Amino acid sequence: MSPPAPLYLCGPTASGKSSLAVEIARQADGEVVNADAYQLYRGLETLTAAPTREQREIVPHHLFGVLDPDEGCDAMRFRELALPVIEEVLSRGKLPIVTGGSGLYLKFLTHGPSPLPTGDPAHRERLAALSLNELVERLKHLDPVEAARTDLMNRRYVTRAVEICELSGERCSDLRDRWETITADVGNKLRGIFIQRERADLHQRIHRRSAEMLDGAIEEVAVLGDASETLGMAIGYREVRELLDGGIDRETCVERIRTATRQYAKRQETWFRREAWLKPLVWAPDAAVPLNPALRLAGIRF
RNA sequence: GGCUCGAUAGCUCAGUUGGUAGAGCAGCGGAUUGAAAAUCCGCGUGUCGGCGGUUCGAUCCCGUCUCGAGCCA
Repeated sequence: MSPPAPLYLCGPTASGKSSLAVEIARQADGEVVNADAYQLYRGLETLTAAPTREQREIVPHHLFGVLDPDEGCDAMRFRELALPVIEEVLSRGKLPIVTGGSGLYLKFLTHGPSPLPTGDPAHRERLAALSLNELVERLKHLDPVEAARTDLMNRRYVTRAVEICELSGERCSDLRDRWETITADVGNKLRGIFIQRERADLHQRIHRRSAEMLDGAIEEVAVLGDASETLGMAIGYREVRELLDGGIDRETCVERIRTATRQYAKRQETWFRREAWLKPLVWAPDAAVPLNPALRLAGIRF
């Protein structure tokens, strides 16, 4: 018997999340729910290293390939997609195994959204015309408290804070403080594990996987129509596009994908390390799927 | 075989009129609640090819050797 709450399974890209998720699901009467920003998209299974057809036949998989390439997405939309799916799986007495590496998306799911306005493209376009300095000055004027704790070198964050003030008519800092208070002890009720691999091991896996996926990824990108702004930022998509446009050769393409993937994996590790409620699961190089340690960490009897 | 140029961080290179050196990329660390596979911040990791010489002091000048590129034979 498993507690009636989802199990979160996180880890950097190429750490082996998908195969571990399948094994856990098989043992614990569970179903896999995607928490990966780019595996939500249809038609990019290879590029995004989505679970294989074989894996999906073993246990049910949800939220893979549910978005069209030209659809946009954000953390809130993901939350709204995932919540009913998780509820539905639980209602059938199954264990949802929420698997993915998108830290912000997962955080929206586990900690809920703060009451902030959704980004408005037209408004963002107006803000994009301003210099960073002008944005910073505007934020300092609208909300000095938020300005003092925002990374003022990060244009994205400054833009977002200004946007929140202007769209809501309230102070960004007030809205965010409210959420911080509400979610302070949410982590205590969650259970999740994150896969830890030695850096060199992870790099080797990324190296190998990048080469293996290239042909399939090229095919996927070639038949793809217009990509949404969200999808256009996917690692691999940009590089393969450039390859198809003749800007770079194959070797350069793979190398760039490898580099970008390594850097992404490092950012993921930083994110998950900070999430104190996640229990680390060490997966040694060349070791088999660590099913029993994972079940133990998850508190599942076996 | 002769001549010329080059050899400096993991890679590509800059530099020191002689006082043991710094950029980009890679790498490492961090931030991160509606763009997040995004965005941003911090950190130089080095027998300055080897061995001799000149000098108070050589990565820099001189000699020699090794390796690489080119030119002439």
